[in-house]
Amino acid sequence: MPSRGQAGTAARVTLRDVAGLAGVSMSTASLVFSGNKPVAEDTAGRVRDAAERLGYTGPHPMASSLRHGRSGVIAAVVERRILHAFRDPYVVAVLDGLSQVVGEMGSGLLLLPDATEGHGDPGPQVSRIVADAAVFMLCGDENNALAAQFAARGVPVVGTGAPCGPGIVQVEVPERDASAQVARHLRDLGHRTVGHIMMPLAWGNETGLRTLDTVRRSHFPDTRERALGVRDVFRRAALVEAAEADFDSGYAAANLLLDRPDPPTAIIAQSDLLAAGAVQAASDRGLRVPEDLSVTGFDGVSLPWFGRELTTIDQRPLEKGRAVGEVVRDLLAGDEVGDVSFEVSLRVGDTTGPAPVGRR
Amino acid sequence: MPSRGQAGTAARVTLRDVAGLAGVSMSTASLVFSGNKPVAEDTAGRVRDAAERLGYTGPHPMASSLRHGRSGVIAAVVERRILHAFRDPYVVAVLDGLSQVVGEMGSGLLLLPDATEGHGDPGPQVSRIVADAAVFMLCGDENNALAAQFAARGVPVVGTGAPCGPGIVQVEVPERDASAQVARHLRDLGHRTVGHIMMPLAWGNETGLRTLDTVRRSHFPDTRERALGVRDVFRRAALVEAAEADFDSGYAAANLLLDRPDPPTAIIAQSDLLAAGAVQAASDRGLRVPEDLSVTGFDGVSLPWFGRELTTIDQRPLEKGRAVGEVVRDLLAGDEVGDVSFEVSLRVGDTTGPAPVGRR
DNA sequence: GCAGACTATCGAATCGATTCGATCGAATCG
DNA sequence: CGATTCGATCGAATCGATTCGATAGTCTGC
Repeated sequence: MPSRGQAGTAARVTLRDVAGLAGVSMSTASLVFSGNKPVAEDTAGRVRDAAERLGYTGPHPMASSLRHGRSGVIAAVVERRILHAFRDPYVVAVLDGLSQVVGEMGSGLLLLPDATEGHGDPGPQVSRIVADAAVFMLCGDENNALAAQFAARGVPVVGTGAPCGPGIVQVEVPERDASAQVARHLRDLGHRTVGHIMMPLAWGNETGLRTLDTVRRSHFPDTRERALGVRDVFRRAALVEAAEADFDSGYAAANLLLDRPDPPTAIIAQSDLLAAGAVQAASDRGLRVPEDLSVTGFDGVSLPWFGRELTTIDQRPLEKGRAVGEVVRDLLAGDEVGDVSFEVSLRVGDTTGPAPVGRR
Repeated sequence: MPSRGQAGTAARVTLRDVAGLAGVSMSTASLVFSGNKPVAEDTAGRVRDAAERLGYTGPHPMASSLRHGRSGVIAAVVERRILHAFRDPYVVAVLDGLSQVVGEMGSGLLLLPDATEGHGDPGPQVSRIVADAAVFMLCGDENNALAAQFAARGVPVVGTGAPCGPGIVQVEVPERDASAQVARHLRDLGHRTVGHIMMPLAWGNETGLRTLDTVRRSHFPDTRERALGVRDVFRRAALVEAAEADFDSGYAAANLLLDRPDPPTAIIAQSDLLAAGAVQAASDRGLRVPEDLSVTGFDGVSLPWFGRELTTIDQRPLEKGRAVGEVVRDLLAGDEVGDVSFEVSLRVGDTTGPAPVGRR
């Protein structure tokens, strides 16, 4: 290990210095570090010695990146404050899977909270962001200015349903089908009056009751499709939009539904966290789950503090993240990549049961 | 917005092309985009027109970075899999605060899961990672190969207690004092037999009982200092190391403590998540909190699903993250920056109460 | 002993943008 | 009117490394 006495901005040691001290050309020195072509062992030794003596720690990443045209940075755009987005274990699991593949590629994941939440001018600094590819992994708006900027720069963009646009490769889940599948499960259990807790239809909305028309006009494709999936089965489900896909919003939304004159016997929530909040709301009202109220989620994440086994759609978020990563990898390898469809499945837990007698 | 018909690897449009079409030199064209010196309005217009016509989206970030010596990337090293680390709301909150400041700097946050968990060879690809600074925000090992690499490269490194080393600037919390403060709170409530759930003493350990000697030998300064803080007040607290700082480990650790022949009347957990797990364990055994068992945490995070107000040390994680970010900002501005000490305080909630009568 | 096949190494061009100092024309001043 | 200043623009060097094609030098085989 090279001794480093002083910190600060000592003049940077470059390949030129190393080559000079070793008495070889820069090209040769470069080959020693990249290993792209064989170098005679004693020459290589001299170069390495020189490097060590000078405290050269290897090629300067930026210079290297410029030459290679690859920075080793994959941008992951988070269309919310990290504090909110990462509260959801689904997001964290997807990110984990993605980071695995990105790590295997020898790249890093650049977290890019999109302060504008997808609208407005992302600001000039965005175009200064170094990235080989950009990934959108939240269920956000179908239009996103940041995505458009990346695409215009020729940076490959991958999404999971949103944003969409020409040149954006998707890893897609059959949202509508999956959602309908949950609904059918409840219908088969005899439920006829259901409430539906949707994810945000737009950023910044309050938690509250909605009409189907509002849903149809939403620019959040995932939310919209899942809502339509429920509607395919239950024509008249009461709709509540959650302000955030989190526990508190699920709690509040469930209370709105249960306060209705004709309270539901089942609540379909479009995220596990929302569902957990709904279960809590029921429990606080003295309703037993699933005897008095069935609750379903969507995602299939593990919530260790939630003592139940949620009936949910298992999205295998970790694998989904990996799938996204693999698309990125293939795109950067120059392969022709089309949209990928990602399989999900219903997992029945202990939060759903037959509709209460007399209410079916 | 420039029309982009075809995707793919069309030859990149560079400043040279734009300058050529506009009939100016590259230097002038560059000035138009950087705004570093005034350019005559009609010249600037011609350049912007040319850029639009060619679909030039602004200076190439990598080239720009090379020239400026700044990449706009701040590396945040996570010494665990993201899936585990981000399960802890404390980590997420710190990250959120950090990302705010980093965002204000116009930079991005590069997530770097350290697969080696701080030991072993981080691999050659690490030295290819572009970053202006590196941040360690978890309570990890005091020695970290990755941190050493960054430091050797002259990249400023900032930590929160760990890793430490020459040239690593710290944002430090008085861990030992804070921990002792919690312990004194319990002693003042009459508790004499306490159990102590510690965070990991090393990566990969099982949850289990430990001796003080083992603790003293740990290379995780935060865990160690907090443990010593408890010991300053309770000489004979039973010690359990949690495998992870998460709910399940807290649950398991609490059970180990409560299974002892002389079960504690209070449990000190070194993270809120661990504490929440401990409360659950108590509750599953029919113990009331705080009447039968007091439980304390550390961090001061919000756990919406946890219906209690935990007695804890409020670390203001968001502000802590911001503080770390500000150190990074100042370092990159060239300021002389020393270690920062970060204030925390005891927050008494409803999970602690007087020791049960007859057991004090 | 020499053509031919290889190796190891080198020089120069390149990746794309930024910036310092120089130049040139026009405007200002006495 | 000549000297001076100012503003706009340009040329060339630079950031640091990589790579292609060329050049010595080495070894084989006949």
